[in-house]
This record gives sequence, structure tokens and C-alpha cells, in this order.
Amino acid sequence: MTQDFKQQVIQIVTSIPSGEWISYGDVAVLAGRPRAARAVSSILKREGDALPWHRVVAKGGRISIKEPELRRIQIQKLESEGLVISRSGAIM
DNA sequence: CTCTTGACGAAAC
DNA sequence: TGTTTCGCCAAGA
Repeated sequence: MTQDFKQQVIQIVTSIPSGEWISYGDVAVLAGRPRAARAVSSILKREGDALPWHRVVAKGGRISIKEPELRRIQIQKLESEGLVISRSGAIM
């Protein structure tokens, strides 16, 4: 059960094209658990190192990571794919 | 099994 | 625009 959800999340995140992004909530919906947005971030944080986890952001296109280092890395990765992030952390 | 921890989200201030 | 509050979910301790 929760195992299938995890696999779904991994599959979905893996399919996100470079230069594009999706929200945790939308990933949750696509994975079949409309209210598991938080769980999606939980999964990516722990075992998303091999996936394009940086393409998953908070709803509306905002960087929600608080930890400075990681936050910087995600923004860097997104910018390297052509996206523009404002000072406040919003994808333009 | 209970309690806590977030890279969430929507609503209310 | 920046908090705070609360409901939700997977993982860990």
C-alpha cells in the first residue's frame, strides 16, 4: 500500500521533463493520494537523491525548503534548467 | 502502539 | 506579505 504510493511518486518524479516543475500536492494526486502532499516531500527528502527531486516544489511554484544549503541547491538546479526564481523563492 | 517530525496546503489573522 | 493553526501522511524513535 504505502509501498505502492512510494513507487508511484518515484515514477512520477522521474518523468518530469527538464525545465518543468510540479507541486508536491499534484504529485500526490497523480500518485492516488490527494491529501498526501506532505508524504511526498517526506519521501523525496529521504530517498529522492537519485531522482530530479528539485523539480518538485510547493504549490504555486515556490521553493519551500527552509534549510539554506539545500534550498540554494534546488534553486541552482532549477536555474540551470532555464527557470527563473525570484528573491522570495517563487518561480517566475 | 504512541509521539514526533517535516522539502505540504488551505485558511485565518 | 509574513505568521500561525490545523488537518493530513509516511517514517522514525
